[in-house]
Amino acid sequence: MPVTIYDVAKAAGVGISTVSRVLNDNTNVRAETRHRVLEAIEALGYKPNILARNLSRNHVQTVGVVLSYFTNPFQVAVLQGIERFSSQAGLDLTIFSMESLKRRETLLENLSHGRRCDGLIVISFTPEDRFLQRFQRYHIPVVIADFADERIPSIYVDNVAGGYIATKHLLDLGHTRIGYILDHIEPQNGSGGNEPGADRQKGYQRALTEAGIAFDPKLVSESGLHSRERGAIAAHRLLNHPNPPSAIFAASDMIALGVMEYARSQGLHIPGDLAVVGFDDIELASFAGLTTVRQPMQEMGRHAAEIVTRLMQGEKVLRTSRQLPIELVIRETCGALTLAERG
Amino acid sequence: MPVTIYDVAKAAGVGISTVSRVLNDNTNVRAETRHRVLEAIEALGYKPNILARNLSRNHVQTVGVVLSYFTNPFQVAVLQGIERFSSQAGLDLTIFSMESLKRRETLLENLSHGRRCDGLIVISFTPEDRFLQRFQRYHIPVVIADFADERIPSIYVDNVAGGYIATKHLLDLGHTRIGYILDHIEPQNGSGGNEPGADRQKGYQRALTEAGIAFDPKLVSESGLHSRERGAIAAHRLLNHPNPPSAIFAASDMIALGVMEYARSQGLHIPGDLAVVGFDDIELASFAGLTTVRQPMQEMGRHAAEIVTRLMQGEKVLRTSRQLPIELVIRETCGALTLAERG
DNA sequence: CTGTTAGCGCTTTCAG
DNA sequence: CTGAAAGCGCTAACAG
Repeated sequence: MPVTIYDVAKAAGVGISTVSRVLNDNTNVRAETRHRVLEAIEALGYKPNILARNLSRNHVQTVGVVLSYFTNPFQVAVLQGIERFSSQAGLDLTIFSMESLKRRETLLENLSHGRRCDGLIVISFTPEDRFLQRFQRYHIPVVIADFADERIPSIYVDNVAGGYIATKHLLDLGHTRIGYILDHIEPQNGSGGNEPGADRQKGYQRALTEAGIAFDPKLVSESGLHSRERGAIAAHRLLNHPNPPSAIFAASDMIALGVMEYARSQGLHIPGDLAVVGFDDIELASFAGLTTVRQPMQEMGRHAAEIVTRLMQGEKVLRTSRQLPIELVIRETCGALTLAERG
Repeated sequence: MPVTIYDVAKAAGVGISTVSRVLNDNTNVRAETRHRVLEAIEALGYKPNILARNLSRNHVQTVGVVLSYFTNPFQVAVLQGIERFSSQAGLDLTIFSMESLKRRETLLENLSHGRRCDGLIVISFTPEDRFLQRFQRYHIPVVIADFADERIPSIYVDNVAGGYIATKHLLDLGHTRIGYILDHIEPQNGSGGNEPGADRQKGYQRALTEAGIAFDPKLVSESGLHSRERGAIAAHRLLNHPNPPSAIFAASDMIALGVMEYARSQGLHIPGDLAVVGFDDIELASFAGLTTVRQPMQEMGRHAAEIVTRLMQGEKVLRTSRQLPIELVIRETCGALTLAERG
């Protein structure tokens, strides 16, 4: 029923390979002939069958994205950046979300086998070695966003610096007891210690040390997830400490928002009783007046998409990894005045 | 290089169709034979080539989702619901975002031709007739989420009722001048008047009428988009009215958030000087303490995904459309007291 | 129950 | 510059 390349060839009085040529290379075909073919295509309303083309070319014109948590606004923002780029590049975008670690296993397992996408972008974690090897074997380039991994192309920010400027800001305001909440300290796989949360903690500790303040492990808490709920729970732990912090630096805005909610529920005034700084600068942050360390999330996605795309096309990319700039965005949650000024 | 069905057949000493059978139907093959085939598959590490299978079966095992605005948290929530269902169903999910109307045209155009997905879910708008026809011709089922369209399967809520209860709530609190902000009145295509925003307005007007309050067109404003920024602009218009409203009902939480921001920037206290109610109950709503009309967003996505999936499998679904329940969620933005009680 | 054979629709040598 | 023909790897009649 549907019109095929044969129909076009017949209508144009040429062979199918000629039709194929005008459809693709567009080289080595006489102008007059091409014209006839084009007309036939138009007349018949011919559209090439993508499935056949895919089989023949052994690709799918698709980039896959694996999100660790779909519910995380940060990841959605990165996804948006990816979407914008890939749609412009004429690539389809398929998304894989893996809430659990088990699911991650099976997902990566499947992905690395049946060519469901020509390239993959992984957000906020790094795949185990065996998967990486498999992707390589199948020539499926993988790039990571929001995670620095020397083994493969990654787009990331300097998280140590981020943790540093956030903490420094609090320090400059006069705070000396500063809490830190991160998602998790232990890497979720054996890949090494480049977890953003852990790096931000390094920056946090460095700033503390520089200020001559001893690092107090009791002041850092794990939330487990980048969620308001978990952030609130972690805040609860920190704030019920006998000598509670006067400021909290959270590894993500979502956690920070949870901190704010918890603090307020306890009658604490922000920034009067507690200063808060987050990380990411998701959309809610500005609504909440949250001081935070901005990451260029969309840019991160865009870059990642650009890199995989070029890699997919077999291009030899020179600088595959990239570090993007961050910036402290000062809003209300730290107060306009220093602690001393606030009295 | 990669191992094919032929290799397996040879290794197992059977024909390729037998291998194909154990891979698929799994019927009509002797246990002993199947066992041999399975062993060969295992031994060779054989994985069926999806592209070949797709071409042969003429499908792609993929459901597509077209979002009108990726930046809209409501749509992302629906998308999450879809993702959860389709991943469980073993279907890939590809997303298409169309920020502009032009892009919508070309997107739908392409989608309806080359089989890039076996089924489509459209969020928050309805495709023009000519596209619908084309999808039908190509046997690609389409279902709509967040939009009631009698022509095709749709998952939606009773927006008139939603507008009604929101307004009624405000009325019960003693407000008599209630503003309404919606995205846009005019449908963006010629499909008819089922735009959620317009329906919510009907409910709004009905509640007003019931309360014996004359509808004042000056009290409704269009924001154009479901964004905080646009919501703030619309609020500006309403609030600078000579006889400004004491309450505003917004067609979405994002708009409502913008209203809150604008009001506060003008020194207005919420709910003291202005009551606000939104629509959707996105995650930010609870953080902001926003009273709103909750829509089951994830459920909406789940249902839509379930329907397309069944339709894709050729199942004759009886009740393809569905209306989901809504619910007024009362939080702080309207105040715990009535207007009179607040004095 | 199982093997043979003919496609699915396009790309791509390889001759001409 | 152009056509014939050989796949790409799998599914699905159709004979046995």
